[in-house]
Amino acid sequence: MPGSAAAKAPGRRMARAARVEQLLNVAEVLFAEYGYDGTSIERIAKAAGITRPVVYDHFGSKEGIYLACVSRARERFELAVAEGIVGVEDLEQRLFAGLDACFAFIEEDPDRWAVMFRGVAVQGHVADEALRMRFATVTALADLIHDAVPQAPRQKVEAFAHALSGAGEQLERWWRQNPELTRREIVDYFHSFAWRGLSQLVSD
Amino acid sequence: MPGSAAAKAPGRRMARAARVEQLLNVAEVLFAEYGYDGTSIERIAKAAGITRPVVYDHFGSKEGIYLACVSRARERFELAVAEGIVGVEDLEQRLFAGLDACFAFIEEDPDRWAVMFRGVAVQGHVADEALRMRFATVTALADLIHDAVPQAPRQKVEAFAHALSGAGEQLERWWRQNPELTRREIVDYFHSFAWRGLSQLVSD
Amino acid sequence: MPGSAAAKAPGRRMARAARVEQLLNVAEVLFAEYGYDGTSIERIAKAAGITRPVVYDHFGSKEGIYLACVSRARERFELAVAEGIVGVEDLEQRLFAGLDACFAFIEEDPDRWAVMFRGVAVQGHVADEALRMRFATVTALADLIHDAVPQAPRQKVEAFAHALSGAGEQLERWWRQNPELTRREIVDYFHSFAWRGLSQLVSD
Amino acid sequence: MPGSAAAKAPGRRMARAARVEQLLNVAEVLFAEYGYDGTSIERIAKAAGITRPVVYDHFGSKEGIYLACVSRARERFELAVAEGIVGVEDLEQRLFAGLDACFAFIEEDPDRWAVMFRGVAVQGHVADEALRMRFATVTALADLIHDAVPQAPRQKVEAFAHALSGAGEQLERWWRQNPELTRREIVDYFHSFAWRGLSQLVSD
DNA sequence: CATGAATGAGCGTTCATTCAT
DNA sequence: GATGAATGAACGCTCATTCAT
Repeated sequence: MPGSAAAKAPGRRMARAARVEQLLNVAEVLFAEYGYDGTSIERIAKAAGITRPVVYDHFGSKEGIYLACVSRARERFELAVAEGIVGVEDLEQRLFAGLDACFAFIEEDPDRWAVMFRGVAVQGHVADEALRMRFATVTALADLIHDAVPQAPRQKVEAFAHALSGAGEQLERWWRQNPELTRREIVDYFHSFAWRGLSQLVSD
Repeated sequence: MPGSAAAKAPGRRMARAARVEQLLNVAEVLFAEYGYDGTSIERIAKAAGITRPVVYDHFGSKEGIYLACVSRARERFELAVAEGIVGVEDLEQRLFAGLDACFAFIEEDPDRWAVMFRGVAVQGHVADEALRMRFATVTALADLIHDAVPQAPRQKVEAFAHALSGAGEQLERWWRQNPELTRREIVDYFHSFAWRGLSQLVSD
Repeated sequence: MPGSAAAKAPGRRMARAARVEQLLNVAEVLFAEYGYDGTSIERIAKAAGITRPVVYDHFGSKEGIYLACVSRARERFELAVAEGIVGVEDLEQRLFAGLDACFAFIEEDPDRWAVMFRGVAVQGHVADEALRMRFATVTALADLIHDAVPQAPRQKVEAFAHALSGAGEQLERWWRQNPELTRREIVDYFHSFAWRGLSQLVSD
Repeated sequence: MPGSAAAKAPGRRMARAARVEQLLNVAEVLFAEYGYDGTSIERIAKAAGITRPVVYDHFGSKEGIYLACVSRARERFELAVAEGIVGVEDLEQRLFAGLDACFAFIEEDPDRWAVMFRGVAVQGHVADEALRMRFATVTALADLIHDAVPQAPRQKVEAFAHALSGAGEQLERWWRQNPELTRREIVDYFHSFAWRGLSQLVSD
């Protein structure tokens, strides 16, 4: 009787939506760990307990499943941050809550975070699309800032949003290299670094 | 009539040192454009107007030439920034000078900048080494900050250095996407964002 | 009109077991003729009318298909000799029957014989494994002798078994160089040479 | 001051004959250890402390130096055996002396012995030539036997010579796998196995 | 007598992708 | 909805060999 193993459990004949979700989960881990080029369709299929053509049937191509991973990861990330800051009115508190939500996301789902950035190393079409998605996230962040300080020049707000995003990406790498640090410490440092700069937008 | 293209020109029988330099120049461009996995030795060789074994004779392996590229790029970058801030005593001015030197480097040598970051996202040994180099640069930056504000806690200084580095990386991407911006504008935004945060280290 | 050659015939979409058998047949001939290093996977694939990845799909590596060839050849050889001596009780007759079975095997399947020895002379892991298999065959031969003369010292029996094996290997080469000799003649010479030495084990 | 290192001592500018001898010594070791295909000209050159073209200048090709190694090894081997049996008149003693000389040679110069057999695994021209040399040695052995028992049929004598040669080759392998055995033991086993068979030639 | 630079060819291996079943 | 079989294209790397110096 097939379909009794642990990780590859579901085995044969899953509902389409469930299969998609399972494949994304599996692929996310692999892409995060080995990067785009370092992950083969075969490996994804094997980890999911199925064969390669199934992946093609659901995502069309390697680019397809990769970008689907990134896209889903970004959606969930944006959602998590949005939820983290809801109801917090004070600006400084709001920044802190946002950063904390961000690093809570990293803590809970490091692969999901990694997959949002690991693909920038690739060439051509995939990289372009991944970058586009990243810029969309940054734009959403800029919108949030803009709502708080509507009088600040839009371009400056965008620049600040990008600076924030990049700082976060690199601080996560630093954290991974120094896992003894607590999330609170990282977020404190980050907030400490960023708040003063952002706060000046109020007086613009 | 052969030997009409730019990089290909030198053709046959170059002195060893010159060949090394030429190959690094050629590889730098390709690695920057297509990433580690997206660049084949064959392509590097063709772009240099020679055959594959020559590359292996000079760098031993693909890893070899890649890491040599990254290493050289980092050396030159660190040198450029060091030269940019020499003699500037005032802290705020010093930050501005450093950021300006950084984006002047980007402006002059975009590929050399890109090659410093494109490989961090690959898998395994190469990525580890590339990341190590990046962290070394950041540590050098932390040392600079530490010299200016010796009383600030070292870990906080390191966190800020990483935040700065990441912000710079992402602002460069933003600039590439918005080339109509002048270097001055970018540096102003960056300085504006970062100075307030950094300046607080003085009072720690 | 494709599919006219013998081995190439089956062409596309064979059942897995059949493909394995076909590839072993094809590879056996090539390894026998050109040795391990002199036989490329490409050549095996071409001779089988398929492409390289198929070979890898079935045997994993060049080592894999090579050792599979040697292993299969040894199995069939040991079986042939065992069948040749079954029921023959008299010792001298038994030796003759064994040698005859051996050279009948050579006569029918020269490549299968050759592949058992061609690789022993290569380097490293493959050679070690091939040598191990050869020693296993010789040990089986020593067991046969031991059964006949249980009182003879085991080490001497092993030495004699190795001597027999080596003599056979070289006599086959001599035969190949002098094909006008009949199998009967070769076996007579061999038996004549070996029987006296072996017979002394009885009086040990 | 160059040319002071140990193994690669001679360094630059050696007399032609000395260079040839040095290269053969170096190549012999490598061919014995790694086989024909496993030994590159580069490796030979490096081990000799010179560059590849020097090898070509002295031997013309890889085949050239390889066959020169085998040829020299066979010459020295035949000489050693001839010296070992000189003056020994009794047939059985003569066989023993010959076998002992053979295994003394193996003991003193295992690489020189190995290089005489390792090349049989290669393809085409080189293998043919190496086999031709081996057959020449065996023919010389047959001549020795023929001198002792002139009335025995020539073909039978040749068959016995080949059987002896093969047995020796395999017993050496067995010895290498069981180095705790003394040369005396091996030679005793070998003599014990072979003498009875050979002795019958007297009565032919 | 010897080196330094370079080439052309080939090999083992992997991978994204397709199609008949 | 899923598998089994197969392909075409590339890639990293090594090697025997040559020639100008």
